[in-house]
Amino acid sequence: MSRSQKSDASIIEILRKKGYKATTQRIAICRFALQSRDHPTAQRIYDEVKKVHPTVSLATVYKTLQILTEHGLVQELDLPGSQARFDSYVEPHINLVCMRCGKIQDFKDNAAREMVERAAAKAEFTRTRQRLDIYGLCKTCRGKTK
Amino acid sequence: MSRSQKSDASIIEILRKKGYKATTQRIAICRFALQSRDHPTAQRIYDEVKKVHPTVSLATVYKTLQILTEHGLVQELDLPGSQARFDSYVEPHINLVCMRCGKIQDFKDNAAREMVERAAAKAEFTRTRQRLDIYGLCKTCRGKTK
DNA sequence: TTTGCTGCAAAGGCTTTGCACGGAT
DNA sequence: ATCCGTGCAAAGCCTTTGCAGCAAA
Repeated sequence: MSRSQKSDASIIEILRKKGYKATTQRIAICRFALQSRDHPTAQRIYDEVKKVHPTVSLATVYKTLQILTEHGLVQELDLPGSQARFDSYVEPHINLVCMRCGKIQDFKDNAAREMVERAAAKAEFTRTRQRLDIYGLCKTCRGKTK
Repeated sequence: MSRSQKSDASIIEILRKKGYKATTQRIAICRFALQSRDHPTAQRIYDEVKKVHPTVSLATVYKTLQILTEHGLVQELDLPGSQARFDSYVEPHINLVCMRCGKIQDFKDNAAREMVERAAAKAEFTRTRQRLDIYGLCKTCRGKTK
């Protein structure tokens, strides 16, 4: 199971194990961030979480995302000139980033993992994580006129 | 020749061909940005260019880098929580990013290009550029104690 | 001469931080 | 009861923008 589909119980367990308190805000933020498949921004996570937890603040969202990122549960994607986006799919994979519609599509590829591991080994580099992005036009957008 | 080692004359030609005026500031900025091998930040390019052209401004550096990026002559690397870094090596390759010393090492790999092209083809994605980063510890840093 | 560029300073946007109150353990 | 986390607002940082003077074509 590479894409997390975690229950509240397992989210609570993860937080406690890392030494964090399992507050209702954190649980809500983690639930959305870990289950989302469309690489949301912090702002969008904030908007979603606010629907069920109206008093949550954007600062708390950022702080929680930082915890998740530090522990490798989500991956932060910084694209030039726009907000960071968060990906709960942390296995080696390729992000297909559409420059027109902004959609990010995950592309699972065994060759990617092999290539990454071989490159790290050859360069005597200790890998902790990676990020493989291809920028261009997605299938839908490339059919449309410019 | 993948790593640009361009003369002033060829830089001037590139700028003019794209419809830009070849000002002395732009030439100086391009010269440094295109020849640099260590993925400098805009600030560092500014510092270097200022040595030979003391009145240059950071804004001009950013504007010129934007031109170079838009035309695919350099690649912008945004790392979370730090300034963007610019890479004049734009062929498909892997960036080995050391989390301790900050060094970014280019790793040339034919498999990388193939993987990227195959993934784009499979997903019916029109590729314009890509970015392949591995994060971890470089050869030098991984020997040191934490 | 015309057009576009520079440099300055100010604005902008995203993210982080400080602090006092409140909730989790 | 203790300690950490929250929420608010303010600060921070990198980058972009507006504009008047100036250089390139």
